[in-house]
Amino acid sequence: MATRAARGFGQYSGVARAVERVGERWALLIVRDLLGGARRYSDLKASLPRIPTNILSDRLKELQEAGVIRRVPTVRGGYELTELGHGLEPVVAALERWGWAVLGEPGEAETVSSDSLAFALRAAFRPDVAATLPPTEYVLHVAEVSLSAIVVGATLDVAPVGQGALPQPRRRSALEPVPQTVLELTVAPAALRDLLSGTDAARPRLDADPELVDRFTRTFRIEPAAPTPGALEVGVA
Amino acid sequence: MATRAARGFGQYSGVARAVERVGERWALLIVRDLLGGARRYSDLKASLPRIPTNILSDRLKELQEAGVIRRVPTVRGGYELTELGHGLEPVVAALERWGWAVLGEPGEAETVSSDSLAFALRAAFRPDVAATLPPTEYVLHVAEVSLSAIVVGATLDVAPVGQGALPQPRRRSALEPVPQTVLELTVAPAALRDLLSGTDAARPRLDADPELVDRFTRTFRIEPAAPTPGALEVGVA
DNA sequence: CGGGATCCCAAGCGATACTG
DNA sequence: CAGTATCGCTTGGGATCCCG
Repeated sequence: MATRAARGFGQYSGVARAVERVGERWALLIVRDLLGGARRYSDLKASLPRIPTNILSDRLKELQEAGVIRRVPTVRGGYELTELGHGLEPVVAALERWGWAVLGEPGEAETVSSDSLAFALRAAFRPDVAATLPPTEYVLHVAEVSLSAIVVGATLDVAPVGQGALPQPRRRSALEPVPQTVLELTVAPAALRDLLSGTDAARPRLDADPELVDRFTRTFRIEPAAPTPGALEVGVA
Repeated sequence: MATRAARGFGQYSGVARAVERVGERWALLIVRDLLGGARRYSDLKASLPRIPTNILSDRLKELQEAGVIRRVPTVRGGYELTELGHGLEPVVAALERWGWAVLGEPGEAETVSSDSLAFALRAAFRPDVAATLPPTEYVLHVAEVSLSAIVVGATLDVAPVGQGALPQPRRRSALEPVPQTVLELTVAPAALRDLLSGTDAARPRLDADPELVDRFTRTFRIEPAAPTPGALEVGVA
């Protein structure tokens, strides 16, 4: 369509092109969910309860045209990321980390999805710290979703507690001895935010082994809008 | 406005919240330009030639409400990032890097702005490699913009060749001896893309010292959609 | 003259109904 | 289950106008 050109930003720039491709409303949330593995149309619709079905349909088409996702040939209504789509992981992870700093309290009618929670854990995971700790399974219950995060060495393996939807490559932890140490936590969404940001506020109220809770907060952390030490800080002038 | 709630995604999630705050059309391009330092309304309008003036005005208001930018008190029409806004740098940098992989050829009517080029260089800068090379100034002419990038050790200092608009903290290189080695390059936008992505295609046609060109391509590089080795790769299942 | 505000139209979004 | 069709509403685009 000619609209594409008209909707562009008129700039030959990386950011502009990226936003043209994946900046439409809902698009990056779809990508985030697909970063957890292949999903069916109905899975996405369930994970994103407020997305209108025509918009989901439009976005899936556009993301296919952009080469970000493809259909899973063997599954009706199945979609998965292409390699290019997987390249968006740093983008989505950066958004996730910044977003936690401005999360605030949950609005009424705001829900927590299994995919969003799983992605948050993966974005918060600190492999270097985890490598120094014993193997542990964390079972989280947040609002109406539950998932299990198994940490062995520097690796993290997250899966919903119910069970997965599409046949995925079997979780790695099924191939190995599962750690005996299990921390089961039931927390409100905002309390999880405090836990992950290192705020001590939520911790004392948790009815769980304090040492394991400490292990959790050291393994998973999202700094509140870190000023990002790195190449880009240099020479801003 | 009550629209804000209605326009939300209904999810208590970092990505969702981030996109609600800075996902509106043009918003991240404004942030990108402000990552180069404070800018006036007219600077932004000139950097983003296709933005309607009302949209620029709306976005600036929204970004202020979101705590991402603030006005510069001493300068009429001046805006700058807050600390929270600076926290978006990893987001914009990740978009920039992914965007280069899908840049393609410049569309007709697509332009290159000084701010976008400067940001691309900063996103492509590899401080660890630069630290091993002698101090060098690179003067780039791409389409109708020109800028100077001074690399000394692991630090990069980019400035437009004309001159800056708002009084900025003086560029660091003004305080130090400027490197005598200067590489001046005049390249088409798409050729710069090839240079930065490490493709050898553009190099032989450059009329410049091959060793300095090599130094440039080692100092500045954007891998074409790297599969990002890191925490998030682990345990996708 | 730079920094915005107003207007109108077109395009995109959201809700619901409907079909293979 | 996996979408398509339709319709009203909201937002963005472009030009113009206003104000200090």
